[in-house]
Amino acid sequence: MVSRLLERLRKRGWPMTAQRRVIAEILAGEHVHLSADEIFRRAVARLPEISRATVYNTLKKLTELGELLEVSSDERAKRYDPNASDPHHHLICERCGLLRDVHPKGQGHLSLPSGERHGFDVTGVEIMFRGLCPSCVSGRGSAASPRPSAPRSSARLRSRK
Amino acid sequence: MVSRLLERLRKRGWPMTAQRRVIAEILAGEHVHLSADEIFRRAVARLPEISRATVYNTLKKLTELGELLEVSSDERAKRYDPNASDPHHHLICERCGLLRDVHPKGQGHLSLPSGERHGFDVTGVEIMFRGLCPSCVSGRGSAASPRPSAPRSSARLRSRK
DNA sequence: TTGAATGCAAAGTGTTTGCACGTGC
DNA sequence: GCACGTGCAAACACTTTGCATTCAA
Repeated sequence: MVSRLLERLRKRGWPMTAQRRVIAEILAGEHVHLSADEIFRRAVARLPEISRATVYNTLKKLTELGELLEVSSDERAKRYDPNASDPHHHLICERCGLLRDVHPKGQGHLSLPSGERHGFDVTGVEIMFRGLCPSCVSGRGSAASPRPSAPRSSARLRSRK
Repeated sequence: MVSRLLERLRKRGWPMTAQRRVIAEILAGEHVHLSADEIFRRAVARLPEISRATVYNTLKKLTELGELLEVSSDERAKRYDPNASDPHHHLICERCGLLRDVHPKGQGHLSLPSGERHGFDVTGVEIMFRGLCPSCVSGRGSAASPRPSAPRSSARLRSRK
């Protein structure tokens, strides 16, 4: 399975370099939500001369081009979602930080009643479901978690009183 | 209008100090979404000896106590929402960063279909509506914006293709 | 050839920590 | 009195920037 991202970029005529190709390949696939630093570390493994600045520059440009989505996880670092062409939402594990894409059917048109818009021009909506992933529910701790230790304790908001 | 937060803390028997009182007073009210640093700056104006560490410590403890909600805005810094006892969602201006609470009626029970839960135990949901605030829509720029300059360009996700 | 991309290192933000001192209960 | 809160400064984690060099088109 080769990166669709890479193909799209090529089609757009985006100037390609070895560094950009490596980054695009790392970002291939679904449920990929890496931080800039994780992307940097993987990129170095394939292309030792690559620098952090290039990774950050590239991620910023890809985000501006609309090829990547920035997801603010519970950690300090943003994560990057290559699945930008397909509208979806996220499900995060509050213990180990595992992030998954979700496509809730039926509420694709979730919108804010005009009486609640406070005069805003509303153009989008992001939904983050919170909970515990299967590994963390079963107490087995972070079995396959992206980060070894991550005892989160962030804001929680229930949908009913 | 005096801080409900302060009263709640007193009732809980939370050890009160001059620093904590100042912070609680700064966090009084609705649609208050300040960053730690903004809270620090306001606190210094009232109590010059207060330190950043105390502000961060206090905010962390209030969050753990469930009195504050951390909201990850588009800026790097988290914002703190004192309206934790009342479930609600947020509306953010992508240009100036203005953040408002919203209480969408009718979707209070928004939940993830079990087929989409990927084995997670889902305990909460956060919704962030994105758009432009009245000032930014009308081109008048950041008329009463919390931050003088803030040309955001973050992830956008439309609810329909 | 040439404007854009890169590497490097330094500077910025935002947040946390270690430790000595001070204070509410 | 003593556990806990505080101030200070240094450490940290993440990201951005300035500038000389290199490279894709």
